[in-house]
This record gives sequence, structure tokens and C-alpha cells, in this order.
Amino acid sequence: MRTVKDPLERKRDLMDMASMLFLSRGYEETSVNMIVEQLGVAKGTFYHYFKSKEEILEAVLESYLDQYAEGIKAFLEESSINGYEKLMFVLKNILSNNQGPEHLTKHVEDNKNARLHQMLDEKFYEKFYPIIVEILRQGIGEKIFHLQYPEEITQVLLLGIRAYMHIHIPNFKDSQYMKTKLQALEEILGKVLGMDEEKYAVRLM
Amino acid sequence: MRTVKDPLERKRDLMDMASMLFLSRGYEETSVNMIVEQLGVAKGTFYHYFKSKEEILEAVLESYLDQYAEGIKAFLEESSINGYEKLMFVLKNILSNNQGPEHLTKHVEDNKNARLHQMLDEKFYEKFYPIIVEILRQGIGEKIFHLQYPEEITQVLLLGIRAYMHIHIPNFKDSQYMKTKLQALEEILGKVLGMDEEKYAVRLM
DNA sequence: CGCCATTGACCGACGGTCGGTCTATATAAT
DNA sequence: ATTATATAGACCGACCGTCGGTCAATGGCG
Repeated sequence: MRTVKDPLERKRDLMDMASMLFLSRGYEETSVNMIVEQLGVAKGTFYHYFKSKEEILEAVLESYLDQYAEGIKAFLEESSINGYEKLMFVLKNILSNNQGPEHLTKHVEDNKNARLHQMLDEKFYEKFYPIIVEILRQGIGEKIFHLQYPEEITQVLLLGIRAYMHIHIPNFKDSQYMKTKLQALEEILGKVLGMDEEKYAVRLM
Repeated sequence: MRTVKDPLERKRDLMDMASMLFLSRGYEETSVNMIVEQLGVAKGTFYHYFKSKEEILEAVLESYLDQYAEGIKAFLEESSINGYEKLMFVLKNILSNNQGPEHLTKHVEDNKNARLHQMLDEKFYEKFYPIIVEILRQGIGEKIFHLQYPEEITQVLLLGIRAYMHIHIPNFKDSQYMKTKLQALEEILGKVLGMDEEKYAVRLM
């Protein structure tokens, strides 16, 4: 049987199925054959739309992170709050984002998703770096933050926090453990951002 | 032709060859066949010593990082310097360690080494976390550092700094760029560690 | 009719397995 | 002390299923 679809729709179908399988079974453990079999299309169709398995991974992650980041950017632009409030909003959002690929993927062993995580980290950084830098600049202008290297600090924080929150060595059900992590983060951020402790405090909870 | 060797030596040979190939061609681009062909041994021999390609990667990285961390530990234990000096020593060492796998691997595209880097990061963290925490505790006892969450701060810093130093977006020959990165790091560390600015300053260069 | 989305048989390379061989050493018999 | 025998485990390479990827053929639609 041969069904011709709107190319955009077909591409979406492929990406959706790939996304589902990557999340439930891991990237390496998902074969191109599985994707096309589940969809009932031929392998050639897959390679008509994507030139490699890695390319569809990139497309899936790009699409996900674009949506995510655009949502946040839209909110920030239409609200006129200060840098401190913006930063708290974004950080809380990121930290509570145990929805999304990272979370759904958690039950799959990491070693079957090395490439996925690497690419996710890259794209996450790529999308959020400009947002955070902009916020820090605003906060510096407003004399709320006091720091000399907003770009570099954004880099360390973005990368460090992400990796930091991914460490779940102990029973990650333990909410006390998470609480301590967040408290420590508050201390670190307060210090690094150089905020006036009397007027502002990092509140992540 | 069949040559029987001391098993430890054979294992070393396999690990050395694997290491060389992983570094020069990348992990994914190195096949088990290449390793055994270069050594002139049969594939069965490889699987007699390692139960998977991934296992030899782990053995190689474990061996490398063990050596590295043990060297540092030995130095720290036989010297009786304060926490501040110890931390500077370790940080400089880590930062200048653009020798070692990370550096040698740089000319290979990262996407052919996702699993290698993931595992390297894990093992790096695993080996250095206890060292840094110990140093921070010492420095706190000596009233040099002032912070509440040495464990968590070590986590963020270790992970953040590593990822941070790996970003080489612009021409990484540009020493001014590296200098700015290090200056920013100095500022961050100074703040996070809560050091008395008059007596101590983070000096990474 | 011409275009291109779609098909699925096909390919080489890969990681990994397996039945079996060879040799060095320990043990027992002479 | 010397020789036969048994055991362990290092070593071999043909073989396997699966994978990502290719491509010539073909069917459907503007």
C-alpha cells in the first residue's frame, strides 16, 4: 500500500515517532527500522526526509527547545519586571523542568543516550545563553546585580547548574536532598550575582 | 601465528592500542576489529579480556584518571600547605591540563566521542569530588573560606568549570579570550568561596 | 506526461558469540 | 626423577544478527 502525504505532515510523523522512541527506549537503542515500522512506511521514506539518524535527533531536539525557549522569551518580553524577577522566573522554570526530555528519559540508562544528552546540552546552552545574559545585563543596569563578567558567569552557571541538577546519586525521591541542593544554589547565586542581601535574596523554592 | 603473553601485558597492550585509536580517531570511529588487527591478535582474544567495547573504554579512562588523581593526592598529602594554596594548586593543574585525553581528542569531532566524554566527565567528577571537598573543609576550618555548603558548591564548581573550559567557540588560539575566561573564573571563585579579599585572591594565571 | 514521494531489496561494516585449539603448569603414576 | 595425564585459560577466526545507509524501480498526482 502506498500513501502520499503532505510532506510536512510526513516529516512531523517521523519526528514524533522518533521522539517517542528516543524517550522511551533511548537513542542508541532505537533503530531507524523501528521508527519506520511503527509508522508503516518504508525505510527509503525516512532517508528521503532525513539524511541520517543523527539528523532526526537534532531536528527533534531543536524543535523541542525552540518551543520551550520561545515560550519563556515571549513571557519575558511582554512583562516589564526587573532583572531580579526575570532571573528568578527563568531559573525556577528551568529547575522545575523535570518534565521535558531529560525527565522522561531518566529511566533509560544514560549510557544509551550519550549523544542525545550531549546534543541536548548544546542546544539548551545555545538557546538560553542569550536570554540569561540579557537578564544579567538588565539587572546590572538596575544596580541589582553587581558583577563584572556577565557572559562568562552565565556560561559557568548555565552549564554548572544543569549538570548539578542532573546528579541524582542518592534516592532522588528524598525531598530533603533536593531542598539542600536548592539551598546551596541559592547561596551560590546570591554570592555570584553580588546582590544586596538586605533587599534581594535568591528564592528558588 | 599464536603468541602467548603474560595476561597482564596483553591486557595492557589492548588498552594502550584502544587508547591510541580512541584518541586519534574517536571512540565511535574505532572498531574492535581495528584494535585487534593493529595488535595482530584475534577478535576472540579481545573478548577474552573485555566483555564489550564499552568496557575497554571504561578501563582506559579509569586507568588514566586514577593515575592523574593519585598524583595530585600524593602531592597534597605530603605537603602541609593551607586550603587556599591546595585549592590553587589543584585548580591550576586541572585548568592547564589541556594535555590528557580531552586535549588530544580535540581535533576529533565531539559527536564521534559523546560516550567517551560522558564517561570521562563522570570519572573526573568521581575522582576529584572527594579531593576538592576535603580541601574546602580544610580551608573552612582555617577560616580562609566562608561558605555553608562545601559539598554542593564543589559539585557546581567542578561540573561548571569543566564544561565552561570546554567551550572554545571563538578561535581558541586567542589568548586574550582565555585570559578573560580565567579572570571571570577568578571573580566567581573569590565570591563563592567567600575569601577575605585583602588577604587572599584567586590567582589562576 | 513528468515529477517526486515512496518503496523495499540490498549492502558492507559493526559488535559480539562460539566451538574449539594450543600450551603451560599442576598432579599422579611409575 | 621421569613420564603420562588432567586442568586451566589464553588464543583463534569463522560466523551471526543487526545496524545505518543506498538506490533503482515504481506508483500517484498535478
